[in-house]
Amino acid sequence: MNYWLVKSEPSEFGFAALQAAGRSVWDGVRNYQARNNLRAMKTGDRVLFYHSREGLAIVGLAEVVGEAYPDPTAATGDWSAVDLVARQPLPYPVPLTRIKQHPALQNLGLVRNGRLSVMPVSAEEFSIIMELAQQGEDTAA
DNA sequence: GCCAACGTTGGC
DNA sequence: GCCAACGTTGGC
Repeated sequence: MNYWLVKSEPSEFGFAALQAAGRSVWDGVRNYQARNNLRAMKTGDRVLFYHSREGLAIVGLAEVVGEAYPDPTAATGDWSAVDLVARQPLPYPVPLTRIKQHPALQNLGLVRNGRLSVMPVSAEEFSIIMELAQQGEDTAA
């Protein structure tokens, strides 16, 4: 199983919207690196759901359902979409500020390339984030 | 709302 | 094929 992180603006389509919508098409990605990450997703992969612009935190866990397929919203170009389903909100959101503080999370795309919208997460990074999500905010040294 | 960082585009 | 200009994203 692999782990990923996707970004979304809560005002556009937040984690609550994903929960409400059930199985949802993750489309509209127009960046090659992000697209290639979508294409590498497999059914059952875990997906951390990050709120950009507002919230600035990882707020939920989702799951990939089905392989990548051509993006229905792309009139031209070679773009891909996948389907996601919400699993559960994190017990506590993990804020970007905390991720930036954690020494073992400095290689996350979220830290290194703020503009990538779909990125891989290592198993170690994933478990650290899930641990942080048990603790709430401001317990970091 | 601003602006830095990044990716993409297009002129040469 | 290079690189400057432009548009977009997203943290602040």
